[in-house]
Amino acid sequence: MTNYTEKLRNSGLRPTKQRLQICEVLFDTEKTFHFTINELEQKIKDKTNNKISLATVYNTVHAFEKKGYLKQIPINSDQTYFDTNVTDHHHFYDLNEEKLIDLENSDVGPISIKRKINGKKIKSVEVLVKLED
Amino acid sequence: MTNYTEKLRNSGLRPTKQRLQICEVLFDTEKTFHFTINELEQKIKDKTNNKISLATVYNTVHAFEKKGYLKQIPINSDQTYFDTNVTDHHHFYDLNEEKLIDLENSDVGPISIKRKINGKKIKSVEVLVKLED
DNA sequence: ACACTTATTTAGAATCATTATAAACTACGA
DNA sequence: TCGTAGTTTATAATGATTCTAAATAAGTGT
Repeated sequence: MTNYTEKLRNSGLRPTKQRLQICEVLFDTEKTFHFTINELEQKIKDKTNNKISLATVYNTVHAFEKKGYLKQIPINSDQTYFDTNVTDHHHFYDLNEEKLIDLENSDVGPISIKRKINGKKIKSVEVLVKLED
Repeated sequence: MTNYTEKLRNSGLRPTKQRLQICEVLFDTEKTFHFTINELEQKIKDKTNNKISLATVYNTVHAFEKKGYLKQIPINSDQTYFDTNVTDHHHFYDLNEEKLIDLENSDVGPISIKRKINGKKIKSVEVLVKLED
């Protein structure tokens, strides 16, 4: 159980009850994980017996994303997927089961990007490997 | 001006007026391009002075995708992006301008995926390089 | 060309994720 | 404790996408 109050305050976010609870659900875990907003809402209900408004869940997730505590996973789905693993890493996407699987950085060889765009710098390089049966 | 009638028939799709017009807009071009459904609808209006129902545009795009004439670009956006370039290739995504830019295969070094999932085979490997100012 | 079956198109309704609204509430510094 | 700015909330609004069911067009056999 980490103390998230400081972490939030340091990023200019007030440590409200709701945000602290969401922090626990998101970050008090051994492993990082992927989720949609709806899955997160369910997890919160399960873990805290405490309903947080859907609007707040959206607000908080977006605030955390902006601060770099979460990131969106670029994938075509009707729902947006987020990842608590904010390090640069890659994914398998199982097309048949519609499931995302993290790849370790050591699972993918180095990637060299040879082209440059003037005035732009590379923020991230992510690989999506689609799998089928 | 290619003849798309055969192409459609060969894939089990009836060559209707609407589908042929959409083919012209999508494939009668020097270069491949990216589009959303709304952009495509606009392009059709501009090029053919002929309104095609939005439902038909959706149906057709999905049919073409299933047949492999189009593919979705995995990116987090409120609208789905499609690409007329169906070869395996990579993208820059300019975060500031929210614009996609194709990368040539020669712009990216070879990518080795070292991990395997039992019973699954790799369908595609795509890199998304996010750019910022 | 005709009749018949099946695919396709269409407008409009329905769905569903996400965002906006605006009123009530809360954190926090003075 | 007060005041203010930030948050939460229920609910409404938005907007992309899908569904529906009726009208139309294409393909097939005669």
